[in-house]
Order: sequence, then C-alpha cells, then structure tokens
Amino acid sequence: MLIEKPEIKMEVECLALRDLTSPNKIKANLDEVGCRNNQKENIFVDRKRATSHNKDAMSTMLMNGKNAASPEQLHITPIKHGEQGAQPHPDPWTPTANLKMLISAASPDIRDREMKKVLFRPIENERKADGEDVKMDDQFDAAEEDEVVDEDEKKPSRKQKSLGLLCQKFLSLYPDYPASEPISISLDKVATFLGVERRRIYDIINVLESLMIVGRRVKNQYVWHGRWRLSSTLAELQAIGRQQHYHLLMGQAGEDASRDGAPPITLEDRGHGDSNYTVAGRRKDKSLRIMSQKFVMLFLVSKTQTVSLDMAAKILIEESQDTSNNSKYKTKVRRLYDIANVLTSLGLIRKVHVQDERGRKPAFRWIGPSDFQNSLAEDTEAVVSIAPPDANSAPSSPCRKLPGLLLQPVDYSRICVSNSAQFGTTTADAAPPGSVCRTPSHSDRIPLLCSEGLEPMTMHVCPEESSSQRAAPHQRAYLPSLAQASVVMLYGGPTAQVGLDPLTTEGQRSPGSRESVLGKRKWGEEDGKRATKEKREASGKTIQEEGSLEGTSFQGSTSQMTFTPGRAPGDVNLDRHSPPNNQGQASHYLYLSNSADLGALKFLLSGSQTPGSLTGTMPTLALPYILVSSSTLPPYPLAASGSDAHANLSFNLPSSSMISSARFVMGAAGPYVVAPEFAHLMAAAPIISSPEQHGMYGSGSATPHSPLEPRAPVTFLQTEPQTPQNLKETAGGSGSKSFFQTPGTMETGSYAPLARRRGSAQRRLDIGHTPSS
DNA sequence: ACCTCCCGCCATCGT
DNA sequence: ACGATGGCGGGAGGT
Repeated sequence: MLIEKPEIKMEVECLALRDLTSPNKIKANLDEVGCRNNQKENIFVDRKRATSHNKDAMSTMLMNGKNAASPEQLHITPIKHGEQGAQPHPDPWTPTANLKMLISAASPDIRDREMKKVLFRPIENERKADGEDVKMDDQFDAAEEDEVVDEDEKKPSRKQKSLGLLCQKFLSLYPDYPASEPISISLDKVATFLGVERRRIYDIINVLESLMIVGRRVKNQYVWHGRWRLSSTLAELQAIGRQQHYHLLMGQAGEDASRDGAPPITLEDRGHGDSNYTVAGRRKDKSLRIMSQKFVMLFLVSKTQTVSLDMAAKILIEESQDTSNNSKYKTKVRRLYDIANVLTSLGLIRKVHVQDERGRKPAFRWIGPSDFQNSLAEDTEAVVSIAPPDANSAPSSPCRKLPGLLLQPVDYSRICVSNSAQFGTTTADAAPPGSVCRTPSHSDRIPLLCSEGLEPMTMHVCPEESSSQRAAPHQRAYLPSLAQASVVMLYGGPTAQVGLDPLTTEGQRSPGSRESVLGKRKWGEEDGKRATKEKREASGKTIQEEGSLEGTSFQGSTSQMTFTPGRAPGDVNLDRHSPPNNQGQASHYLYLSNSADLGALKFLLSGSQTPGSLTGTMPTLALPYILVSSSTLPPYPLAASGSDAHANLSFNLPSSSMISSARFVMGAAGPYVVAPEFAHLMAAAPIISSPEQHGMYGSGSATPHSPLEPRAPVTFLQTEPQTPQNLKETAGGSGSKSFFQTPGTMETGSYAPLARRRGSAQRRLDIGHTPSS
C-alpha cells in the first residue's frame, strides 16, 4: 500500500505538512507527485491513491515516525486559524476529506474506513477555511477548489466542532494498542491536521495524559501510549480513589445527590485534595489532568458507576473552598464537560441523566472497563499492589503513580520507593519479576497491534521473539449472535467490527452516531442487566454506542466479529485470572471481562483446546475455538476461531510470565491474546507494525516502551493510607510537590519519585529522561 | 431558560 | 525573552 517511491512519499509528506488543511492542495500536490487524477469523477480514486500515498506521510506526520521528517521539519508552526471552522466544504477535498485521507493512510485499513465513514461524516462540514494556508506557496487551484468545494454556507455547527468529535478524530489517528514502540505526536501537526487550534489539542491531550494514553515527551511533542496501560491506570485510579475515600464522598455528595450543601466529606477533609495543584492555588496547571483523574476515580469508586455532573463538580471543587462560589462551580462544570467529552470519545463514559429529588440532572455513566477492578484488582493484589479497597489495609499504595495523579504525589514520594533507575531502563523488562508490585504497566507494553491494517492481528506473541508477530493472520473471532457491542468491549481489543467487511462497518465508529442507541437505553440499572438487555436490543443492528461501542458494529444477526486493532472500547483483560504461574497450565482460561458495561460479564475462554499450549516458556496456545460462555451471554456463545476453523491464538508465554493480565486482542484478522505480563516478552517483538511504524518507533525516544512501561514494580513502603490529606498539604510544602509529577507523567512519575524541579516535575516525559531537553 | 461547551484571551511555565 | 501550556469564563448554540 505504501508508496514504493520514497521520493513521492516524501513529497506527499511535505505537502501534507505544509498544508494539512487544504485538501485541494494536497490533491494537487499528489497529482504533481504522481497522481494524476484530477477529475472530479475520480476524486475518490484520487483519494485512494492519495491515501495510499499518504499513508506514510500521515503516519509520519502524525506519528512522527522515524522516517518521517524530523520533528523540526515536520513541525509546522501552528497555524492559528482564526477563521477555522468557519466554512466547511462539503466536498471531498475539504480539509475533512483530507484529513480522512491522511488518517486513513496512517492507520490500518479498517481504521481508515471507519474513520472516514464514521468520524468524518458527521463532521464533514467541519473544516477550516482552506484559505488560511493558502498562502502557502502553491498554487492550489482555486478553480478546482471551487468546483469541488461548494462552499457550504453552512458553517459547521457547534456540534461539529465539539471537543468530543475532535477527540475522536484525534484518537482515530493513533492505534489503541500501538506496538511497543513509542509513537510521537506532534502537537502542531496534529492541530494543523485536525484544523484546530492548539489550545483544543491541549484539552484532549491533558485528559489523555491523565489516563496515560499519551505522555509528554518534549515541547510540542507527546508520546502516544495507547490503551495499553489503561486498565492499569484505571486500577490505580480506583485504588487511589478508594484510598482517598472518594467513594464516601460520592455517597454523600453525589449519589445522595441531595445535598448540595456541604458535602460532608471533602477531599480536603480527607486531606488529600489536590494538594499539589490545589495547593494554595499554587499551580493550577494541569488541573485539567487532575480533574480528569479525579473524575474518573469517582466513577471507579461509585457503586453505580454513575456520577452526576453536579456531584463531580462539587467534589472536585474541593480545592477551592469556594465551592460555594457559583462561578467556581460553573467553571468546574465547564471543565467537566470538556473532560467528559474526551472520556466519552474514549468510550469510557456516556452521558446519562440521573433523577434526584430536584429532577433530572446530567450525569455520566462509566462504560469503560471495570473489570480491572476484579481481575486487575485481584491480580493486582497478587500482582500489582493496589491499594486495597479498604483504604487502610493497604500498605501498598498503587504502585505507580498515576502520572496525572497529582493527588498522591505526596504520599508517594514519601512512600514509594522509586525505581528511578528503572526509568532508564526502558523496557518493560525493567520490572523485576519478583517485584512486589507489578505494575500493570506490563500490560501496557504489549505490542499488539499490528498496524497493518487489519491484517492479522494475530500475532504470535513470543515473548522473546521479537520478531515474528503475526503468527496467523486473519484469524477471526466469531461471535455468533453477539450483537452487542458491549460484548465487544469486553475484550477490549481493538475495535471490533462485527461485520466482516470493514467497509460495511462504517457506522461502527459511531462518532457521529453516538448515542443513537444509547439514547434509548436506560442506564440507570444494574450493569449486568443493562448489558444483557442492551445486547439483545442491539442484536441485529448496528450498534453504535457512543463511547463504549465505538468501532463495533454488528452486521446482522450474525455476528462475526472482526476486531480491529484500532480501538477497543474496553480493554479486555484476559486471563487475568490465570495465575501467573499458570501460564503453562492447560487451563488457560481466558477471561474476557468486560469491564465496561458488562461489569459482571466475564467470558471464559477456554481456548486451550490445546492444553499444552500455554505451558512453559513458550507454550503456544492454539485456540481453535474459543468459547466464551458468559452467564451474561448465555445466549451468545462466543466462538473465536481462526479464520474459520482455525483461528489460533498462539502466543508463547514465558514461563515466568503471567497471563493474568493478558489481553485479548482481536484484530481484524483475529484475536490475539496478549498477556501483559508477557508483554515485555512481546515487547521485544514488535508486533507487526507496519513498516511505517517501525520507523516511527524507532524514532521514539530512546526507549520505546521503556519508561513508560517499565514501571518497575514499586513497592510502597508506607502502609499508611496516606491519603490525600497528607498529600495535599504536603504536596505543597514538601518535596512531594516536586514529586508530583505532573499529570501525564504517571508513567514516569511513578518511577521517578525524585523530586524534580517544578518545571520538570510538571512535565515529566514519558520517556523519561528522554531527550526532552 | 437552562444545558453545553466553544473560543480564545492571557497568565504561567518551560526552555 | 519568547514560545508553549493551559486556566478560565464570556457568551452563544442547542434543546
């Protein structure tokens, strides 16, 4: 698919870089380069071509592959489009189109399709005026544009410019489960590409940072981690939230809802509050990240997993005592909406309404993975030491600090033993096997996706082997009768598309469609019920749930699900259950727990038809079939089989590795099971990345997975529940502050307890020490 | 009229 | 000092 000719590629890149927003230009350029179709009729064709041509370019640009131009080169000055947004063009070559094209290029086919169809469609009008860049050297034929562009008078509606949509686009640019190598994100490029101001990108990035989906590398440059760490991050947040007693707060403030007034317990009360940030108002920056983490924590500790905006705002305001202050409240609410939009795009929450005495209040419901609670938690105990639900009991605090979590900084700093050393070491391996705490991070590493399009997601995961990833391409999972998106979410892999034909799946990604289904549903109920219910409802149709389902579409009743790498709504943790030791055990049961909606759902995959498969160091697990039986899903037997009959999941497990955190990823082609634990193993092996990726990764900061992942298991010495209380206060005063990593730094942060200068502290690079300077 | 939340000014921070 | 970040809240689109 890629262009064979480097030169061309380069050119395209350049073009793209120069003017991402103007499709016409690109097109023109492409033509110049080699694409000759100008005819409108052929636009699509051109596009395709362009796409293919641009694939690299895109990747490069956005992801900053190594090959790509150097950052500097790439770096484009942000264009402030004053007028952006203003005029949309309907036509294909609008910026949007362009974007699509590029995007598609960048990612796997599926993504491509999805993106285009889904994301962009809705957005179609959104585009900034092409004019902005026009100055660019070229002659972009105005004429052409004109023709093509109809000038829609229609300006993009506000919705089209929403942060949520923007976030979806942004997310579509990167794989949910990137290969281990780091993918760089150039702020400017992305902003330009998406046609928005940088400011907006920051909004997104900040939230993503809070979840460790991205990390900051250096100025203007961020690192895309994808969702590998999401589960672990969530687990940590949950643990922290418990430690901090957020659940109590929730109860008071939120769930009870009734009381506006003084929530009995405030974070501050508890002490921790936002210390750092809050501290004395010291630095507020990163507040969005902190807020985001706290907000997420609220969901994670909530029994109902539903948090009303009002409650969240109140709780989050803690800092500012002003709570009472209306303006403060309003501001908080605004921010929460911003955060919620991003989280919604991530498929972690969805908007709902709660009824309280006063009436209906806007709220959000967690639809993301929740299993980690169980699985992870369980594992966690074993593996990761997460703070026990009971705050006190747990001596071990979350192993790693969440980057963003400023909350804990204080404590951690004190408490934690950092393995700063490890930072340097990049690899996942860093974590000593024996280490007490295992950070989930391992999981993160797992390189899964292969980007190449849909291709075979299947990979062998050979811990050691880095090389071969794809064992069996094209395996597919069939989920007969599974209509539910939620199910899909379970495994969380890449997005699942139910339809075999990616194309058909268009709707899947739901960006536009968000809510379509949702709206109908009632979310208040029990998760389990709901899930089930939904499934049924959903079955047979394409379901597009907002966040959760993104990417999943079901065609018809049949549900063949193809999981595409791109995004998975939820992470699925497979086998968390399997004891680490078990690896070899025949019983490889893979659980797919859907954290999200199906909180309860867990699929037991006994794929191990091949008993021996998992055994030993490299046991391979061949799963001709994977049957998933879920109580919840009784009706829906899940069978994953390689393409057809033979799907195999083969992966090798290192003897030592644990399966527990394995993830099940289903690529378009097939399911993959990756155990986080193995991740490191896997890490070694780049999973398939497309060539481009390779390039990209290479470039990655020195350590590809390293800093990030490597969370060394950190053990926190202190047992105390130091919760926020201390944190808060301390934060300000103590070194903890320095300690805080800024949000986003979680990764590193965890590792680096070291005090940092504020500045540095503020921004910790994922990459750890990376070159940032 | 209220809910959302875009937009972009401008204070801070980072380099 | 200058550019990068990101807090913040006015005010307007949506419903």
